[in-house]
Amino acid sequence: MDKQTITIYDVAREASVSMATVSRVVNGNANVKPATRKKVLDVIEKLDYRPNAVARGLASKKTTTVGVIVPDVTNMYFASLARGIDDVATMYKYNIILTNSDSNGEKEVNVLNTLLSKQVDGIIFMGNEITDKLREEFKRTKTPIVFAGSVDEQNIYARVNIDYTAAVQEEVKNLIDRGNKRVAFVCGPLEQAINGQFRLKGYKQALKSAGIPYDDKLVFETDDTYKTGTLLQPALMSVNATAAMVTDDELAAGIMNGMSDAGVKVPDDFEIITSNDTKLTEMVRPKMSSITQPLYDIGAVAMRLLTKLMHNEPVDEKDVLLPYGLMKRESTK
Amino acid sequence: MDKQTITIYDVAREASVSMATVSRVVNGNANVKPATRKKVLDVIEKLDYRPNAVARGLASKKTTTVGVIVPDVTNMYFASLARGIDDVATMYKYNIILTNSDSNGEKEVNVLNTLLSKQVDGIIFMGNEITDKLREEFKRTKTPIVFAGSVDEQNIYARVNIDYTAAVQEEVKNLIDRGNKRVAFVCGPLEQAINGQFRLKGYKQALKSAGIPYDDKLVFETDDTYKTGTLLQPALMSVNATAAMVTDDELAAGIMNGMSDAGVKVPDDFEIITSNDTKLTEMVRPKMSSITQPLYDIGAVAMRLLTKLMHNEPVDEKDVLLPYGLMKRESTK
DNA sequence: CTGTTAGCGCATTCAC
DNA sequence: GTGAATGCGCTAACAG
Repeated sequence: MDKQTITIYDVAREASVSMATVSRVVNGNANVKPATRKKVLDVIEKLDYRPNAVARGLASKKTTTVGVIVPDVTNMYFASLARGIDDVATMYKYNIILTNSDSNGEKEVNVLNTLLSKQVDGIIFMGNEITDKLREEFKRTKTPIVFAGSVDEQNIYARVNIDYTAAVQEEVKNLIDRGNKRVAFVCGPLEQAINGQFRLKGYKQALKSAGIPYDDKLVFETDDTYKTGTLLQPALMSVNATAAMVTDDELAAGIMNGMSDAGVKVPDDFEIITSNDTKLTEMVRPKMSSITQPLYDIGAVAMRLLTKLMHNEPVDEKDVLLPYGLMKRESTK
Repeated sequence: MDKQTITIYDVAREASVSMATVSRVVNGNANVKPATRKKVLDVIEKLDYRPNAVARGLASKKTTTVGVIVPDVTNMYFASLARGIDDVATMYKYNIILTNSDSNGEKEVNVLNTLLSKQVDGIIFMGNEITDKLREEFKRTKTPIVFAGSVDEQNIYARVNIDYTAAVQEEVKNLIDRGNKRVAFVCGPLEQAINGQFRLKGYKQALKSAGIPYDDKLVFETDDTYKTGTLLQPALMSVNATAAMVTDDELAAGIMNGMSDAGVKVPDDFEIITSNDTKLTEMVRPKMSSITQPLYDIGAVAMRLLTKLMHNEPVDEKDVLLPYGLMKRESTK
């Protein structure tokens, strides 16, 4: 199947110049006399010539495409990051190969390898956990890698996040200050560093500052899904929790709806604060208070950082922390 | 930046065979003696050789990547389709280059051209409107194209959808049968064929069958956003509508929340039925009744169809209609 | 400012 | 069953 019929050679012949010259005008090289430039441009137009990026990639060792590994685009959180990434990529003339990993370590390794075989110029990785095997693969390549919305507890890779620990600490403190003695912490898998190390740490620090002993019965490790959230109300009640810090919006929405459906009033009887500030927080009733994160920007900044890495520009900070905030809505008092 | 150091030539030398033989084993060609195959495989393992897909693409004229043009991945509807596409693509050893177009005709044309310059083997297009300029561009390429969740009123391109007209007609009929004399039709831009030609047609047909005159005051053309939905309550009330057929879930959620916030009870005082059955429908209160579409499958089937086109296999039907249904929830009586 | 010459890494005839 | 040769379409020195 011939996708492309006319080549740089055709326009060279037609314009009575060498292919080098055609290459120059196509690549915007200044060293071309305006007259011949115009001549070439006219032929390109006339022949409807379109440079073959694959050949170009082989010759130049640059593909102007970056690989993006994401757990699931269907998750609004990641979709927002992906959008930020794509916009900035487009801005810098890159395209993205998007792959869903389902946070599956094996898939991540596979996908990384096919991305590398396709000679992507860089990689943006989103994933809550980095297996040793994956780290090994990362280490084997010189292709620049940036983590977006994903921590690297080993402090090796460039990444952009918010300060999850501080954010959680602050909001749990607020919950406590408002009189909640028993604040639950409902999170995704604790083996994921972002939960088990960063967020949980913030939770514990807030308790400690308030002089409240840590009770692991108040920690609910889940799979981050809406469905699971809807089923949590009885368990939450049974440990006498009066508020919950939740690490995912869909999960939080599930909890809240589960509470409401069981007749528990939010926020009067139970306060909920969530973490990702996706647009879902505005769509449920009551609207959910949330830690705010600049989702789109996390993706955008990560991609911008990657362009610097790809162009060998200096980067002043590998661990970029973007500002977070709190959006008070109706699920907290 | 050398992403790849060792080539097919290195393994050929190291294994004391020709590069042709290495190429054969890499590509699973049967004409290789098991012994030499093993020898080569061992060297590949030892050298950690990874075929360069770009070079392969240039030589074979196949990139095993397809371009996907989507209005916005941040929209759950499209994210679901994209997920289906990626999964099937992966299944058939393809990768996807994902690009957001914002339904902007100019961007679509640009993106299409860069996709083609990158020699993608096929394209999946999602977009509610196809400008003439875009059709022109489509026409100029031999690269297979499939529309996913996007109609082609000119009946030229392969596509997979549900029968939007029939679905809307059916649900509007139900609304009328339940006693609603004035059913509003709230949709996205009417210049988009899917709204202006398919869905609106179903709405009109339902009215006609019921002997109710068409009143264009009941048709609300919007931009499909949640925000817009929240502002629609006064207008809807002013035309004495008692129910609405809505073409987008976020839009519908906005309308519903707008109603609730204004003290209008859904579904008692106002019935709402939406169209995309994204998970949002379950998360809002009351849960929204919706036309159901197999979102993931639309993407999956579209990608499957594209593989057939790319492999020159026969396709029996260019206009694939997947089954739709109705999920009765709480926003209708 | 422009042309010539080499490859980039691999698939693919065509011989052997 | 295996190797040698050629070219995919383009960029990148290197001359001139």
